[in-house]
Amino acid sequence: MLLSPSSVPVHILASALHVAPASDPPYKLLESHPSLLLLSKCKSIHGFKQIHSHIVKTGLHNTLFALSKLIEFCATSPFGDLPYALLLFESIPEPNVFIWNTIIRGHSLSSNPILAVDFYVRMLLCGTQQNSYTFPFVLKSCAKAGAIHEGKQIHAHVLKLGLECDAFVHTSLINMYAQNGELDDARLVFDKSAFRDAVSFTALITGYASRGYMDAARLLFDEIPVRDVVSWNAMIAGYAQCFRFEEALAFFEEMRKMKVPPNESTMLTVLSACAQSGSVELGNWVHSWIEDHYELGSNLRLVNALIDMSSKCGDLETARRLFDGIHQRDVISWNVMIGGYTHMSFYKEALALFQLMLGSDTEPNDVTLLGVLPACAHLGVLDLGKWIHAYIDKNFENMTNGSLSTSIIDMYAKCGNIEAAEQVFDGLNPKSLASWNAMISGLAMHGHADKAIRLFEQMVDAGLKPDDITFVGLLSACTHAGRLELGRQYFSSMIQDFNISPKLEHYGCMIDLLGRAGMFDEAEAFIKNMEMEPDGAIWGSLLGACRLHGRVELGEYVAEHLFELEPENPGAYVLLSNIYAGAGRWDDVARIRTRLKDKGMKKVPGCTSIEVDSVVHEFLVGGKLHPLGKDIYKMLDEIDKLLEMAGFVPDTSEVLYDMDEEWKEGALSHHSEKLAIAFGLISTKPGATIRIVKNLRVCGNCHSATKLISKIFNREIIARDRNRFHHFKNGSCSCKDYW
DNA sequence: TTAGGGTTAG
Repeated sequence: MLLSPSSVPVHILASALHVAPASDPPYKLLESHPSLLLLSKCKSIHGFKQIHSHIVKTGLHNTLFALSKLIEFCATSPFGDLPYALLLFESIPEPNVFIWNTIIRGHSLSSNPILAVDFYVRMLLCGTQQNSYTFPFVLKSCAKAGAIHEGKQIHAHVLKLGLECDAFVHTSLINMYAQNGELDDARLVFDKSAFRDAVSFTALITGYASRGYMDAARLLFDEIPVRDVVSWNAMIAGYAQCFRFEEALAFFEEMRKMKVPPNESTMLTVLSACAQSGSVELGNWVHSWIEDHYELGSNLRLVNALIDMSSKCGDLETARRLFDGIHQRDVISWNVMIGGYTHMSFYKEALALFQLMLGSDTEPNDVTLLGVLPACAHLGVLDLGKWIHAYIDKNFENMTNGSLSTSIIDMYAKCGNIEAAEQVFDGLNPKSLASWNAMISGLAMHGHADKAIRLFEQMVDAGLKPDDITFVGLLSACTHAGRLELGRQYFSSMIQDFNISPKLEHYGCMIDLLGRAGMFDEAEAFIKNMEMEPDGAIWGSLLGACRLHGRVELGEYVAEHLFELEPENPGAYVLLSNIYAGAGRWDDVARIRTRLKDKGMKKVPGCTSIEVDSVVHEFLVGGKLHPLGKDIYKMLDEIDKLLEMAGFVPDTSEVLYDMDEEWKEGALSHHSEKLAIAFGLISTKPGATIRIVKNLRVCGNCHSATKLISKIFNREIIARDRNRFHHFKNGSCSCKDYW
């Protein structure tokens, strides 16, 4: 074969021409150069700089090979620095294909992968021929950037060069299409090729799985000639992604039966599936398996996944023990622990841990706040919520995380500041479906039915498609405002116009509406026509309606359903005994009381919290533990006196047990919300709004009293009970006494 | 002559 001039190594030519070599000394000398060996083990930018300066001192940087290695480190190492790689790159007059590939690869790993395509084009314009390495890098960039149009053009280049048979290029093409939902194109590439290994199968499987086509994925999986652990992992992850956790975990079992050794990814995927599905037993088994097979102290990812799994499966102690045992926590360690507390409704613990995090050297990120904001919302701690909102505005300026804004809206609404929620919502552009839903539900719980309905109409006008959650908000707006007709209208519109089948929550709203309107026959018909079994909430709202309308017999019937459905819930017993008490049937009250006692259940004690100067104070019914107890009770006496002077007569019919009138009144005056209000009155400035959060529904007596208190003391009192908000102002309540 | 494809904790 004749040698063409271009195939003769440049340094040989150079020596033949007796000029200084324009290119590198022999590869073997360079490859084993101590500085470059050091570079391959380098784990920090500091170490890189030392090696770099040594390379410059020895003159090695004049070789293209050493420059390639320096660029490679900067562009692709996790300890690298892409801008610096580009600086080095631009200093090279004629980069070779390896260097071009490395720069493209660097961008494919960066947060702005589309730039890789720019360099790919530049490379072609410079006359550098792509090779089989170029395509996996640039196609990965297209896949990540969603640049299907560019990807298709590059696909044409692949065909032109005849590289579609290269296993790496082949899989990269499939992956590029599959990751962007172009399943037909992915399939076409896959089917056309004779070279199908487990990797290309898995790329396609992942594409199908990500769009929910698990059955297609399964067919492909069964066809893989030699399955490897990643194929199994992809199937497990696919089922988990489609919320088909049982099948995901069954696949894991199958994999074990087939004696396929799981790897770390398998464990991470399975732990995540256990966490999401709350599979305690399997989770524990995986935990001990991991303890046996891994050195946990050196694998933060696994520990974090274990914390997540343990906490979501309800074992917060194990989760916390693991968390406390970590030497160097990363942001995910904090996030899973905080999120775990929130997930299990341990809101105070979530906030306490968040405070600890703020004092640590780990900065919270958006996921942290997504764990913390719901905790603020549930506890109704407005001051902390506001602080977090300001923190987000300050630190996440360029981040338009839709779910964060939705969480902020939800937090403000649940903390009683509906105006702030509206302000955040109005400032959102674009507005996600979730944010519309949060705003509609927020307005609903504050009793602003008209506003909620207007918003719903705006949303439909804007071309958004409401979902089932939108209608829960809308129907609950009707519920809280007693708008029966409107509720009926939206209920049927949901089914007919929007093709959404009603869920338990929608039925719950309707039955609540009908029950409170006293339309028991229609409510019962509604229950009979449901496609699913009614749950405790539905029977519960009907029972509440029975109490409201004094329907003793129906109440007894409904309560039996509840006793059966939720034997551990004392609420039904309390409601039924209230119905008896309302009818003066004290023997029956006593009977229910005994039944409750025999079952070892206690009425959930009323508890009200109030945040003053960012400190949360909690009051239990009749509680006397607060350090300012004396002052609070002094204030209570004054409140009672003023109420009496204003002509207030306590309604004692709602007290659970048959006691003499004076005792009853005493118990009423010590209801937790009254204690909290008294504390609010003595510990905040005159005229300041008082915000309280109660764990149960406010009783009729406290409701009437609070209305008067708002007038006597000239205070706006915003109260959240178990069900909704009451804005007390100048002697009346926003709920118009309908709740 | 250096490198490359699929899964993977919040």
